[in-house]
Amino acid sequence: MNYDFAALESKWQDYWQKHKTFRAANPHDDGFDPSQPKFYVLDFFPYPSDVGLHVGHPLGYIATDIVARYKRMRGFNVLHPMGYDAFGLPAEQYAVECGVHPRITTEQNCANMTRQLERLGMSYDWDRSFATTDPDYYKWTQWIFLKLYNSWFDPASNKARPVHELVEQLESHKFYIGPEGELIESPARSLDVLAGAPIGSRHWHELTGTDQQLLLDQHRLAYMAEVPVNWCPALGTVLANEEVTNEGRSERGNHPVYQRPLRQWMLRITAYNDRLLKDLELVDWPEPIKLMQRNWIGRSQGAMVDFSLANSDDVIRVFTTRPDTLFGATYMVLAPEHPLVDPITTSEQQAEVAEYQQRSMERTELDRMAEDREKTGVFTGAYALNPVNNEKIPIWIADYVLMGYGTGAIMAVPAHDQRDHDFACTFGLPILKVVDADDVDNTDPEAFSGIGVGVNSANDSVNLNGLPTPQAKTLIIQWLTDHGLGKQEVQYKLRDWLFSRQRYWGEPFPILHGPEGQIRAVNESDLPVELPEMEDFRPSASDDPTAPPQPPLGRAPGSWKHVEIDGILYLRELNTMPQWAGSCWYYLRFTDSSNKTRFVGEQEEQYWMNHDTADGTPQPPGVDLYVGGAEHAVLHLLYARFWHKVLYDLNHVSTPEPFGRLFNQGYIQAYYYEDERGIRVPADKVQENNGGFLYEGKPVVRHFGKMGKSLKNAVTPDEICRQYGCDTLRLYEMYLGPVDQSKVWHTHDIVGVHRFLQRFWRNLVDSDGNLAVSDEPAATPLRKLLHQTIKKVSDDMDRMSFNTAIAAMIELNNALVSLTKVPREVAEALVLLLSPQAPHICEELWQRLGADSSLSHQSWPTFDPSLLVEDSVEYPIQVNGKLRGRLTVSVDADSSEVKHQALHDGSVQRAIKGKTIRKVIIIKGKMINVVAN
RNA sequence: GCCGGUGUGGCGGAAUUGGCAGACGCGACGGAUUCAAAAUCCGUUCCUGGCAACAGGGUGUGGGUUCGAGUCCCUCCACCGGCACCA
Repeated sequence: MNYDFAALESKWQDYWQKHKTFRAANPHDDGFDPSQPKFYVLDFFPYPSDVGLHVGHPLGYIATDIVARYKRMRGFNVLHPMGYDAFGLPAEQYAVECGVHPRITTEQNCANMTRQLERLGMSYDWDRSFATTDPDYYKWTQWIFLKLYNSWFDPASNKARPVHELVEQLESHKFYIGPEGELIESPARSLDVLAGAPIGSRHWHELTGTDQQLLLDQHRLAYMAEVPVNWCPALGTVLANEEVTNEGRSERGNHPVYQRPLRQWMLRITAYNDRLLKDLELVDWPEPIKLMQRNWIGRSQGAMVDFSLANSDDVIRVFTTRPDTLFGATYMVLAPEHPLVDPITTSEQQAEVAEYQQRSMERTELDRMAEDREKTGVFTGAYALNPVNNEKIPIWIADYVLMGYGTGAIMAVPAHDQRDHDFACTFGLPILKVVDADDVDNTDPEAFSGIGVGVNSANDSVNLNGLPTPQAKTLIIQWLTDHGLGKQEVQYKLRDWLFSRQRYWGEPFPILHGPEGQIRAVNESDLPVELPEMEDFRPSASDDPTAPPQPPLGRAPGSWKHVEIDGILYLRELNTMPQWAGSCWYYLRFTDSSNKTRFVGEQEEQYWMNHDTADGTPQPPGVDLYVGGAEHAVLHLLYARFWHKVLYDLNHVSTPEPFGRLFNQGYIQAYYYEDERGIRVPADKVQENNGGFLYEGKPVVRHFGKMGKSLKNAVTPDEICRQYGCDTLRLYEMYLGPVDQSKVWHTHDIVGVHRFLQRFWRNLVDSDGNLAVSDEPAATPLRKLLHQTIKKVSDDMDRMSFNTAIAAMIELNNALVSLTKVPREVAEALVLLLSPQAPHICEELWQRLGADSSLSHQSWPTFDPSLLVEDSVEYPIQVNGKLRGRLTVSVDADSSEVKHQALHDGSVQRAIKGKTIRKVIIIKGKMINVVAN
């Protein structure tokens, strides 16, 4: 009887569904076993696209499914859920083009993806599934937004607290309010040496009602601000940097794009800078990902320095990490958007400056940061005074200085910063060396940015000459502080999170705007704010660059847009939230996805997110294994950590971090082909011909890239499942290579693992369909091989090295081919070992071996260590590092005996002939190396 | 440009801690079975020279550390991911 994968795969998928084999019981549920440890294994939240899955998508899902099945057999309560991140642009764009409501498209796509995942035999607890677009879910996304809106970050306790607590503190005069709305804890602290004493500080009760509201808004974690965006009036929308071409036009339609400020919702993620940085120590993540997050947060220590202007009372504040080079600052540069540019520009320079500002508005930020670009800039006509020597230095504007980082102004030290150096060379500005390095050629025409010893750096009261850079920094900062010219400061690269989108298909903000600009949060009891039914989702296009943006929700019915409360007519917020919002907390909802009264039940959240550290070993908090691509290394993972910390501060979750262990899967890539016109042709129709490639008889060129629709090289899991079965597909994807590496898909190679399953089946089932298994014990060599394999596979499963586990099982299976009947002890163990990876065939064989229930909760096989011990060992013998011979000796032979025998080996003798033996290195159990010359 | 990663036979990969480079699979080649084919089974397969024993070379490039380097350090090259409104 043949291995009929189609029949038995659907049989077991039905069985699992009917018996709810993979249901995960919550603490208060029937069938919950408190004696077992928990394991929460989760995939990155997928977006269900309209073309469905290709074989690249399930790579990570198969890996987590194998882990889930393995952990169940290891006696864990396993939570392994799946759901959909279903808001987003494609469905909305499809609606604009084809008039189908995004909800309909989205539901179809979700259903299709569920079907595809079920066909792959995934052991999800489907009862917990949901989509971010479900009002039951986004109700709580909105609720979390309200928590952000109604919180402030208390620097004293370094955590978020409800805004009403700030009001209480202000009412009890705990804080003074500085001139810029800053909170000042005690009067003594207000003697800020930097800006001069801020005498303008006031108490809460001295503010008007409106000013009180403004003050609170200024400290909320969700706030509104004007931020520059890529505005494309012709498309009526804001564009991502990637949607803007180098020429500053829209990728779609080639329309002009303008940088313009837009008032939008922001989230104050920067309040969490140092906690996001520090708590990376709590989690078990790949070191490169942690490094990328650290670099993204970008903590740098340096100094704020104030430069006064030659002809006005204003000061330009700069941040520098190299205050020790202050004597070498020969000019200053402001970002073109800097607020001081207009007031200081002299009348002669006005036209040129305005023209430059206009031009830089048309550049993308990425383009501006590119270091190899030709430096451009314009002199403002104004001068500043270098605080260390009162020299008049010119002030320029240039687009390589960004408003969004630091203070939007720099002191330029062309001798020691490459970009400043390039700029100074381009415009003939003076270059003054102030740091000397012993090991660097002094004639080097480039900037020296390393550390060294100060030179040319002294005035009447401070002298950095001869001082190594670190000491020079400390000394100059002290001097600046003493003279009220600057102070030590820590700066971060991380910016606040722009949270508004001018889109329809996203979560509406639970926010109302009053006629006087007042902001009012929707009551929690009125959530969710559901998306209104609409027919036209198009943004309003315009030829006028200054026309105000009109988000799609501007077309919503008046009954939705307007809300009257207490006689005041409010307008709903018309922007929606970004797709990130829904994926920021879904892992929490999975622990209790049907909860109607809370975003998640306390007990459920604590059970699945916290580790029982009863055995004393500290475990990272949160999800036990989180698997997805490295492309989310920074943004998603940082945003989710931020939300989680806010919820933690407000006592809604019990762990400081959401994801304990992170694992990055690689991508599946595939060949794609282009004809002579550069048009991509369907990869599955291309034929190989003498090292060349033909499509419809014409030669095509082979390229290589990430699998997908656009390259016409996608292979769907459906067609592979039909042809070989999903056990084969699962096995092949894992056998391709390490899960965390990218690899190339070759449909052709699938036969290898398919043959393995065929052979496995034939080893246990004869051609008449009878079990070919004997109850005789296995011969010793086979039993040894079995126990070696159990050890190898167990170790490999623990470190997610599935490809090598499969290789080991293939070897064991190959050893069974010559037997007429396979010993039961071998058959049963191999079925269990393979079952996480190829569950259907193993369930079927397990049943045929006599079981009356699923093997999903069977115990994982164990090995007998005594069977792994060998009594002899084969040593390779090297002479000067080259392999020359082999020696087999008993395991407990002593070194002098091994050495004696090794030196008398024939080929070793030949290799050392005429040489003197200098040393013989014997690594017990490993190898022998004879050093001779 | 900046940040992060990867590079091993014809191909995917293995080598877990610095210790026999190429496990396992694909492909290719030879054989068995078959009227024939598919399927299956057995064998060979890093490169060069040699009938062979064997010798020499070999983990992107160039250098270094070491008795010993795919593995550690430095240099360069190529490719992949991210750069905040794709998510």
